[in-house]
Amino acid sequence: MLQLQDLPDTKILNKFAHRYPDANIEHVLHFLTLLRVGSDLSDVLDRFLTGYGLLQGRWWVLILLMREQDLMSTPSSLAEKAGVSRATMTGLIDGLDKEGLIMRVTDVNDRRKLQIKLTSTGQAKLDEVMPEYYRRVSELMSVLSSEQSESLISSLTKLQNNSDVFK
Amino acid sequence: MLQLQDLPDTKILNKFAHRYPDANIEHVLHFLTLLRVGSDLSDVLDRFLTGYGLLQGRWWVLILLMREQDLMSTPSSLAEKAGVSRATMTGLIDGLDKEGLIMRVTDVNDRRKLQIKLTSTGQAKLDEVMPEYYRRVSELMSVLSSEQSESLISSLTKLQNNSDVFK
DNA sequence: ACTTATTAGTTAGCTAGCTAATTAGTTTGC
DNA sequence: GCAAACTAATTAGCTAGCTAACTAATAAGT
Repeated sequence: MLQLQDLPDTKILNKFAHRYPDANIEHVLHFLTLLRVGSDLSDVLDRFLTGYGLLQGRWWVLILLMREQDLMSTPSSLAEKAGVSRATMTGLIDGLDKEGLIMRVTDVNDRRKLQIKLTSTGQAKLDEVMPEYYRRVSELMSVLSSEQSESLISSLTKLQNNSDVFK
Repeated sequence: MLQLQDLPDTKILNKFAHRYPDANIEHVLHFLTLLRVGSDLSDVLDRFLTGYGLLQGRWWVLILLMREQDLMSTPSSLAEKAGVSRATMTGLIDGLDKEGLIMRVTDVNDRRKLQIKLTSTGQAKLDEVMPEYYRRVSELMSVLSSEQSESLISSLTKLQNNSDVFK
């Protein structure tokens, strides 16, 4: 996602407000701030994961596999849980496969299916990343009091539930 | 950005908490919620823009150009303001050029430089999109009271300022 | 003035997302 | 029991981001 570095100043907002009189400047600034903080945090997470040779997409796949009792799942199921298309999941699995973090196992009962299994290398990678990830998330979030956090989540949820105004 | 559809449930969190005892479950859930709402809203905006043949990257470029007095700027300056690499900006400009929404004009004083100019077609495209965009942003944000908005922005700013814990 | 450093833009090759089309295997319905 | 419908995964080709390397032009230093 693109992050607009240069949020508009008053002069610019006035130019736009003149041409587009229905604009609610406050609302727009708040909206842009939310998009930007989300994208900044996502970038920061990506940079953190890059230090371990991972990126968000591949990392989520490893986590989803670790959630499973037998450390296995199918590409379709992973795609659905991760919220990406099956085509994208094929690509993520390709990358993880090349690095030996997962393996493809063909399903004996239904030969259309694959089982994707977390390898011990993959588990070791998670064991390396996760403690540090949790430590940093805690440190990040601890600038908010629990009241502030609750209020933040409540506002975010309201916005998310209202997001179909854009459809 | 990938959006994890399947936020972890208690059973899963316990499995992870057992293996990684330092995890602060609350903090992680809040962090993931923030990432996900940001990415959802970004997607919703993309889908809206797709209806006009645009996407966020290209749309921001048009807006940045419209901000300029003479509707012109250089690729480097646009890249910096948009927060993308110059290579990415080259790609965005290629796309906009093909559709006639901007034009490349070589600088007579410094022949390394280009000026990118919003065409009248580009301005017309913005005039088509912006009023509806502003209307929908207002509608989206109006679910929050002004106190809630202020609190949201304040919390987001705190998190953003604290995001270097990840570096 | 001429070498060196800097700046501007592009290109190449990578990741990661998408849709649409394809291939292969399984189910269903008559 | 075979054709049609469906499901699973992949492939192809697109957008949009990145870094690194390259070309060309200008600026700076001696």
